[in-house]
Amino acid sequence: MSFSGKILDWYHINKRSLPWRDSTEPYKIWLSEIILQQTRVAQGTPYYLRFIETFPTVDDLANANEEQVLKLWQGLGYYSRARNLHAAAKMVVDDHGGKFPESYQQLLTLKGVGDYTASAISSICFNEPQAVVDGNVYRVLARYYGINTPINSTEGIKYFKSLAEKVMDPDHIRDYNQGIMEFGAIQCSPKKPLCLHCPFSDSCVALQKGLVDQLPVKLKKTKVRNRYFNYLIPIYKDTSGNQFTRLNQRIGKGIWQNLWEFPLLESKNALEIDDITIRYKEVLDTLQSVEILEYNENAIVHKLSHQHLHTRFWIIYTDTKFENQIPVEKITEFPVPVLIADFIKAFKF
DNA sequence: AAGTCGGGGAG
DNA sequence: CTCCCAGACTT
Repeated sequence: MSFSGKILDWYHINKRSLPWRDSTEPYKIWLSEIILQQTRVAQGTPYYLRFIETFPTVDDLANANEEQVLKLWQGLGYYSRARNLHAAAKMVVDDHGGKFPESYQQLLTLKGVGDYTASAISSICFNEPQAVVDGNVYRVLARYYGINTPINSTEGIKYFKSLAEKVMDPDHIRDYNQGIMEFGAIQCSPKKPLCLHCPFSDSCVALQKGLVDQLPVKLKKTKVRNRYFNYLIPIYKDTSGNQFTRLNQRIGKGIWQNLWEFPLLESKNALEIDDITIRYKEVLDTLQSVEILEYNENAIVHKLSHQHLHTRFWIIYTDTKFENQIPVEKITEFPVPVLIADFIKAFKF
């Protein structure tokens, strides 16, 4: 049997039941694909369900404000996906009359939709014969055909895309595409793949040559940068006992764009309380400090793909009002990074 | 072509 | 600890 035939047979027996699986609505497929970019099904599924419940149609999503979208996205990471999701929803409503474009080429014009996602939507929703190439497909093809070209090299990207197109089943593209990805996720997994009872065990090059654990080949990752974050949490209590603090929105480039955080004093090296006492005015210039408390003695190391954030939180009590103060009970309404959300949860204002 | 962008779970 | 996840975008 052909490669694609075995994939299809395997898929029909082993496919998981997923919330978006039985749908061909472009909105649902698109939403699921954006959420699942670089994200495991288990992590993304609850977000998908909340998005569908909150925004049942692309029109609802387009009419939301970015703040709502980011809040719902909070904790998923890669927040440009959420901003692009919102922008693309507006494009569908404003430029396409609320109806998703129905071709690979047209789908590519949507923000946040690249080669993989356009292939996935066009094939799953419209049966357009476009081969998907995601992390699963790279792994399955590299192993089965014994290819050691690095999957993240320019040559590898081109090679695997053309190979995927060569071996796909254009007449059953909807199930074939989902099948090869499902196969990679369940059977041909990155570690400890289930080669013992695999439908390809008699023809898999990697298995026959003992190269399963060496494929696919990937160029080395970039190194990590260390940064030192000091979050200053101003707290003012008025005569009625109401507490106020402050959040700033991150702007410009870099991590956590458009998310909110406490006033941040970043430094070249770790700071101590004496440094904070002097330098807090760099980010809270008008604040009259009464008392500064060290929240965590040992820095919390928040790890991102390219950065390690050595973070300390400093509580700054004041007896006067300050600029942009917000009631502490409102802070949960703002979209914040997990690092900040964890602090808020633990601190209990 | 290389860098950037999150967070979490598996091993 | 390392690796990688239904990748896209910028420089």
